[in-house]
Amino acid sequence: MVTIGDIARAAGVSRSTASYALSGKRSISAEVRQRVADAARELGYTPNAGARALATAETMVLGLLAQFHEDEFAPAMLQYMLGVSDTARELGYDTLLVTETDGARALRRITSSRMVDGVVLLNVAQDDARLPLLRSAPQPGALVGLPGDCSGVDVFDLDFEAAGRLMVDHMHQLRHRELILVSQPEHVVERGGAYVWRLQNAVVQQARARGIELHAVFGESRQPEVGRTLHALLDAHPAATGLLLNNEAAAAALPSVLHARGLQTPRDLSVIGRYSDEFARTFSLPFTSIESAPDLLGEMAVRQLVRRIVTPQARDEPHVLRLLTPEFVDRGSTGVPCAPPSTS
Amino acid sequence: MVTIGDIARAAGVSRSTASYALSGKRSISAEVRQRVADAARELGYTPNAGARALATAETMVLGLLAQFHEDEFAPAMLQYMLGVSDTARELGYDTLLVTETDGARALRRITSSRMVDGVVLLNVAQDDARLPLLRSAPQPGALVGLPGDCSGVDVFDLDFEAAGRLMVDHMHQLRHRELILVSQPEHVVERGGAYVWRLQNAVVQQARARGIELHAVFGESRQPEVGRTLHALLDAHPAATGLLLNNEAAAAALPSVLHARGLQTPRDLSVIGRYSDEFARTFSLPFTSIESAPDLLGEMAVRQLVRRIVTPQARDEPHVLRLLTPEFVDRGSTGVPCAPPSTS
DNA sequence: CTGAAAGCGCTTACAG
DNA sequence: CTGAAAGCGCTTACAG
Repeated sequence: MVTIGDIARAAGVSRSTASYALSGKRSISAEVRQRVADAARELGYTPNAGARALATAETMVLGLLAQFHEDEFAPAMLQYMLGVSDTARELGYDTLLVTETDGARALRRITSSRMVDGVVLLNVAQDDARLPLLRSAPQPGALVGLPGDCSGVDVFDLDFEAAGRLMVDHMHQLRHRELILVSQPEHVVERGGAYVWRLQNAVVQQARARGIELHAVFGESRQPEVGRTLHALLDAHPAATGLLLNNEAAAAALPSVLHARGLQTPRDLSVIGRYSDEFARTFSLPFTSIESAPDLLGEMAVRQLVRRIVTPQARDEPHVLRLLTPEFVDRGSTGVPCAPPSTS
Repeated sequence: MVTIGDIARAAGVSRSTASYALSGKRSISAEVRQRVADAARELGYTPNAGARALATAETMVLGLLAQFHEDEFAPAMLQYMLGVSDTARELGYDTLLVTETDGARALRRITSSRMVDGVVLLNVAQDDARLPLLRSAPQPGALVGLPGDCSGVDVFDLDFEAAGRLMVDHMHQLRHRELILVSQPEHVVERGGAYVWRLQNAVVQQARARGIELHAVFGESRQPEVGRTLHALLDAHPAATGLLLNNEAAAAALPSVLHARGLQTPRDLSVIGRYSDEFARTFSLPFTSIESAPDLLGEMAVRQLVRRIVTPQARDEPHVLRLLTPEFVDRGSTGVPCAPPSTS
């Protein structure tokens, strides 16, 4: 391989001069700089990443810890990953993707061996086993997902409580009196997926405050089970006029469920989901929704992480907890409910 | 950070002895080995990855080049990525995920800087701009996807031609006389997605050989467009008794299309898809299909890649071209077609 | 404006 | 069975 020594020899200068000429970290005569640049180009020089990492203690790599659980809807995960990866690259970083089941073990491996300059954790649980390790790691960390204890890390997530309230208030303004909420599977909650009950609790409270009757259930993450659950719910609560979905699989299943029952939104049923616009387009979901903004959350996490990495004073700044204000995407699936048949 | 020097000092041996004791690369007295192991454990020692990479010229990292095009169905991609990442980890490697648009540029960056020991290319095109670079890179490369020129790389893909023949022959044995084939979007073909026309050509030829009337079209990769296309096809060819799908988005859309038309498989229509079982479960697709085996293909690519990396003689072995024999997954959506209405 | 040298933290021939 | 030393390819104070 061609090293900086080869460049230096070809340009007739010392290795340090070659290095400085390439990095621009000290003033070099225009002529020498040109000779070095020419040599580097002709010989096709690229610095050895390992050597540079050893000398600078910077790898220019970020760790991305993703977790794939059986009871989650995998397609939704990809968008977070791309948000992280694309932003990292934009800022000059590469991304080390870690998908192993034992996230804590993986985190220790990549941080203690100094493979990465910082770490983004996806799919963070209420009491996440990776967090204590991350706090004691020498690299900074950013989370997408709100844990119970945010100390020592920067945290980014959708404000699921505001999202829940927004769903209920929107339905309330339209004069809905009875709603159904389908959350993620209960297993997700048990594993510590706090966003499930954060939204659910907010919906429950806000419904109570608004005098709305609410039927809240956990739905499956797979077809056809979640479709059956939707059918069962609509059977069980014929007077419900609105459906709230905090469950991607349920949202993906809903169009065929509605079709099977001959229902149209918003005429027969008002629907609000919670998923990304990208997700909506891929599955052609015609429902008004609250944007989950996976790409934006990934981007925010990376930008903050890189800030901590590159600016020394940022290392000691207080940690950030940023809950994204939910954005309403109106796709026309909500409206004033028809008067119930018994009244007409 | 704690270095091997710290371990050596704590154990009262030289750095080389500490290194050998840890690696086991030469015989060390049981007592010294124990002292070194204890010191490493107590001090929480992990070798610095950059330093090790510099000394050994091995990073224990594989590059994974994924490409996400607008006109492809992203959820299908994730499974290839996980197949690669999980197998890499099993073999002791981490995975550098590269998602940038300019794959050739990215490939040059990670190979010439020696960030990776080998590279897996996903979503390989007929005339892939990344291939010339990969061939001249110092690291070996493995592809998932068949390019026009396989020289210098190991190639793994589903045998799409055999898959096409299998689809037709299966329908032929059931006495179908008129079939519809929905492929991926034409843009994918134009971009060099060879698997699209490899399957399509095979279907066309085999249909001709079997005396079957065939209607072959390119379908969209998004809802609801692809659903409309399916409706239009079924309208246009009422005598067609079988539907072949080489298009994930079409497969995901089909259940609601069938439902809307009051059709049941296999009574009214026989269907064969081409997608993974994981995909089928996520979207609850009840169709007989040819398994696309993304996890297996990712795994095979990584195993071969690692073989080339670790065994010196393997570097010079002839390159592998492995086309996976398509596996038929019977979900009961094919049968003998009913006699056409006009005959009854 | 430039060069000689030290150092990053490992591994591994070379010597004993 | 063990140690002293060289070397991997960079960067960056230190000197001039």
